[in-house]
Amino acid sequence: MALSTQPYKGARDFYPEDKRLQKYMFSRLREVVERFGYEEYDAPILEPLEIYLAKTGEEIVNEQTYVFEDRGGRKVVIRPEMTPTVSRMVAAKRQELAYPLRWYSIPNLWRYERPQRGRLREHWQLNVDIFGVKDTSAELEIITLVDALFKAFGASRSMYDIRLNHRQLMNYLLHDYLALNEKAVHDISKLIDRMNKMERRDFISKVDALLSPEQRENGTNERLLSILDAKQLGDLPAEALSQPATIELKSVIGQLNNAGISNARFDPTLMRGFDYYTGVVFEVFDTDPENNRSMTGGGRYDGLVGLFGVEPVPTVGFGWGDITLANFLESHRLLPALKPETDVYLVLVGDVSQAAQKLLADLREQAVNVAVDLSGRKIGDQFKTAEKKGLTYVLIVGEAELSQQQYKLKNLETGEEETHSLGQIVSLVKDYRNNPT
RNA sequence: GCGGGUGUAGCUCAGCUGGUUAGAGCGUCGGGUUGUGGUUCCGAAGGCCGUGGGUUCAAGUCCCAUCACUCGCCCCA
Repeated sequence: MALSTQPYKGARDFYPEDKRLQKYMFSRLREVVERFGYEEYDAPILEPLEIYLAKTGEEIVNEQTYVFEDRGGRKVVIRPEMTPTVSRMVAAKRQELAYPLRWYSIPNLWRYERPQRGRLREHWQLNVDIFGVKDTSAELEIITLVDALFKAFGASRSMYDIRLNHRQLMNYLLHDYLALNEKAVHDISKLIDRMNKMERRDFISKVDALLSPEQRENGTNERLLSILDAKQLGDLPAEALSQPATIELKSVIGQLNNAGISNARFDPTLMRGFDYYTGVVFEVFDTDPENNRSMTGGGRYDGLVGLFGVEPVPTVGFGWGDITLANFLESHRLLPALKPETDVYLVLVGDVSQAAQKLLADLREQAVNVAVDLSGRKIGDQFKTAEKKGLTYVLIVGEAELSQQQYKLKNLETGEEETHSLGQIVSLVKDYRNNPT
C-alpha cells in the first residue's frame, strides 16, 4: 500500500508558487499595518484549554477545535483564533505596556470542521488590535486601516462594502424598544444573522414563532422588520436616535464618510459575534455577486483582557483570513504576476563548473540571487529548465566568457541577448527585480 | 452531525441504452548531430476505470457497501 501524497484533510501544502502568493499578501499586509504604527507579536500555536472555555461555549471548544492531552496530562488546544492569546499576553503585562498599544500578528490557526469553499481546517489570519482606547477614535483608526489594506491591494471602493452596527444599539432596540425577553433577543439575533440567506416569508414566520401571542398581536414583528429595513440610522425609530450607541455609530460612520470612505454604512442586520462584542461591530463584504461574502470584520470587545483577573482594557480589533483575501484578489483580478526570487539562472557550457565558482561568489557578494544548473546537460535543456522555473534571466558561461570576463545575459521573455561585464549584469538584473515589466 | 455531487493516464476530461486489445488534449520523456528556451515536426512511455462484493455469457458502464475528494446545511470564536 503506497503512502498517500495528499496533505492532511482541510490543510494545504504550500508549493513555491503558493508560498509566493502568500508572501506577497503577507508583505502587503505588514507594510500597511506597520505604516499605522502596529508592531508584530507572536505566540505558541498551543494554548491551555481553559482560556477558550472561559470565553466561548464548551460545545465550540469540544467540537470545533483540536484538543488533546499532553504527556503531562495537560489539556491542550491548537489555537483556533488569536484573540484569547493576545488578551492573555496583554493581561500578563497589563501594568507595564505603553498604551495605546497597537499590535498585529499573522498566526496559523486550526479548527476542526468540515472543509468547504473559503473555509478550511487550517488558515492564516491577520489579527490587528488596538488596546487602551475607550472612545471611537479606535474604531475609526481600525476601519480606516482596513480600507487602506484594500487600497494597498489595488481594490477600488466599488469592490467592497463596509457595514457597521453597534452591539448596544441592537440590545436597546430588541430588549428595550421591542420589549423582547432575554431568550427572544438571543434567538432573534441568531435569526437576523441568517436573514439574508432565507426568504423573507420564512424569516417572518420564524420570528413569529419566537414571539408571545400578545407580541404577535401588537405588531412587534412589523416594528422589527422596519428596523431591519433601515438603510441609515435616521430611519430608526425616533427613540433610538438619542441612544449613546446610536450617537457613537453615527459619529464613526460620519467620520469615515468624510474621510472619503463612502462605502461605509449602517447595516442593522449585521450581528457578528453576538457573544463578546461590546460596541461597534463591522464587516467588509465583497460586492461581487459571485463571492458575496464577509471577508474581514471585527469590532470592540472591552471585556476579554479582564477575564485574566486584571483591570479590563478596552480593545478594538479585526481579523482577516488568507483564504478569503486570496479569493477576493483572484475574483477581482488583483493578483500581480509573481516571479521566483531567483534573479539569474546560470547555464554552464562545457566542464566549467569549477572555473565558474568565482563568478558565482561575486554575484552573490553583490546580492544577486543566482541558481546554477548543475546537470551538465545540453544548453537547450538548461534553458528549458530556466523557462520552466519561470525565470527571466539566463547567464551563459563557458570558457570563452570566463577568460574574457564578459558574459552573455539573455532575457527569456524578450529573447534579447547581450554581452556584459559583471558590474553591468548586476545592475541590469537588480533593475529588473525592483521594477519587473 | 445532516444532505447533494464526483472518483477513468501526472493534470483536465470523453467513453451513448453493459459487448473484442480503454481514448483525447495538455504535460512528461526521446529525437530533428556537436554553445540557446518558448512556436513547429516525428516518436515513446504512462491506467487493477478509488476499493470490496453482487447481477450477467459479458461490467469503466447496472446494484450494494466502503473510502476519498468536493459543494451546501449546522456552526462560525
